[in-house]
Parts: sequence; C-alpha cells; structure tokens
Amino acid sequence: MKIGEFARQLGVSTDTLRYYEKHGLLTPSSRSDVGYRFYSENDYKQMAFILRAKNVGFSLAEIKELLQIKFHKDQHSCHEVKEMTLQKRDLVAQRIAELTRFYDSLSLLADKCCGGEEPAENCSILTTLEDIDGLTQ
Amino acid sequence: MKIGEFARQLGVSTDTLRYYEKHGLLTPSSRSDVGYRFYSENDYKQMAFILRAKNVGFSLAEIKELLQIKFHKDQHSCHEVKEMTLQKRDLVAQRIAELTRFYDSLSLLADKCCGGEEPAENCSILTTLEDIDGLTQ
DNA sequence: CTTGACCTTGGGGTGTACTCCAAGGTTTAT
DNA sequence: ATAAACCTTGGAGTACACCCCAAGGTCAAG
Repeated sequence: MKIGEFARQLGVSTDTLRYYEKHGLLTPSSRSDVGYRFYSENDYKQMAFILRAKNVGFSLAEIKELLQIKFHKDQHSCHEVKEMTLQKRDLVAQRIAELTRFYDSLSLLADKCCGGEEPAENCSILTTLEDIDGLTQ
Repeated sequence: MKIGEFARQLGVSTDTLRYYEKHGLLTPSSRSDVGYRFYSENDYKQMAFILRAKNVGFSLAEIKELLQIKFHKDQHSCHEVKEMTLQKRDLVAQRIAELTRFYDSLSLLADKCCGGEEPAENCSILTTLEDIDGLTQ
C-alpha cells in the first residue's frame, strides 16, 4: 500500500508518517524502484499500536522505547528485556492509578449534583476545587 | 506566600506559574501594593490539581476545561455542569481502558519471557509487535 | 545605606510533534 | 500525450509548554 492510502486508513497525514519514519518509529517495509514507500499489514499493526500509545499520553520518545522491546531482542538478554517490560508496566500502572483518582472525583462530583435547570451556583457539591482534591486525597 | 516559595513547595518554576496565570489556569488570590503575587492555600490545592491532571496526560487546554466546571457554575445550569462533568469522566474512563490494555499486554509479555541470561532472540513471546496487538484486541 | 535575594514585565529561545509548501519525478485515465 | 493525482526530498512555519535572560523595582539584614 502506498503512503496516501495507508494514511487515509489510519486517519493520519502523510507528513506524520514521514515524520515517524524519520524519527525511527515506523519504517515502511519496502520501497518501489523509484522510491515510493510501501506499507504492509505489519506496518499497519505497528502504526495502530503507536496511535493507541499516543492516545493514552505516551510521548513519541516513550513509544520508541516500547518499540525497542522488539528491536532489542537480538542484542539483549531475556533478563534485560523482561526488566524493561516490567518497568514500562509499572509506569502504566501508576498512570492508571492517577486516572482512577480523577474518575472517582468526577463521579462523586456528578453524583452529588442535583442536575436541575437552576444555575449551579447553589449546587451543594460545586463549590470549589478543594472539594475535588479533598475527595481524592 | 510569594511566588518563589510557592514554586519551591510545588516543585515548579516561577516561570511556569506566570505562564499558567497568563493562560488562565491559576491566578494568585492577591497582589501586594507593589504588584508581588501572593498565593493562598486554595491556590496550592488548585495547582496540585493541575499538576496531577498534567501528569496523567491532560493538556493545559483540557485542564482549563476541567477548571471551567468550577468557574462556570454561576452562569450555567446544574444540568449543564453535570453533563460536562460526566463527559469528562467518560473521557477518563476511556483512557483507563486503553491503559489497562497496555498493562495486560506488557504483563503477558513479561510472564511468557523466560528471563534468563541468553539473548532474547529465541524467547517465545518476543517475536513481533503483532503479538502485543493480537493479545489486546 | 548598601548588598543580596527577592520580585516585576517583556521578549527571545528550545524541544516536541507535527504541518505546509516548493520543486520536481511517477502513475493512471482519457 | 497530457492532465490529474499521486509520489519524492528538503526546508520553513506553527502550536504547545515551557525556559532563560534583561532591565528595573522591592525588601530585609548587617
């Protein structure tokens, strides 16, 4: 698949794909005689992975590190690869914990709000942000 | 509390605080006669909230929207405020779901890896990224 | 009353992650 | 065979989130 079609299917721009290639995140599996990029099914899966990672707040540098788990497998020991994987997993667990705190705060805020048509000025829960923090500490 | 001490306590720079003020995220509760910023306990709580939100991947624009829940309470109905809160909560829930997929993938990857000292080349699980995607779909 | 550690505003610079040309070559349809 | 729709590289520009001065005012200690 050429870059245009590939970009359309993934909902990104061709510029983004060239940018990712330049920065070592996704190199198309082959090129035509005249240099056209060709993307494979594997490339599609890798790109989908990158986009999901980006969506949950990983920087491109972090995503590249996640991808290194794959690329480093020949040069590094099983032990090292496993350590790296577990380290990344812990980082993800921390983010989940933080987000869960936000979720609980927002739930409580919504639950205690009457939801009526009057101005929220007097709504018991919506007073100050300390409430949000107080609930989550 | 003046800006320097406030910044130290929160582990950010004074530049960051002025930047947040300029962009409507945190306005110090008062100023001295000659214009020195003074930050209150409330300001501290709001700033802590901002930093936590930033840490889990919200952009400053998104955080500002979260803060609007507070600032809009006088002008908008309880119903609107509640809707906005629930909408933000759903967004957080989506991120948690995505991160949970990442967590599970990395766990499986680590579990199936032998963890020995040999090169990871032949380690059963570390073949390609499709595995990661395959496991999480 | 001066030294040093604060504070002010304004503006320029940096890294990240794109985004948008320009100038040119290729492919496909009519 | 030529127009439209692709593709190439290179480089410049943009938005976000800071970071770093410069030039000057303020304040507490000695």
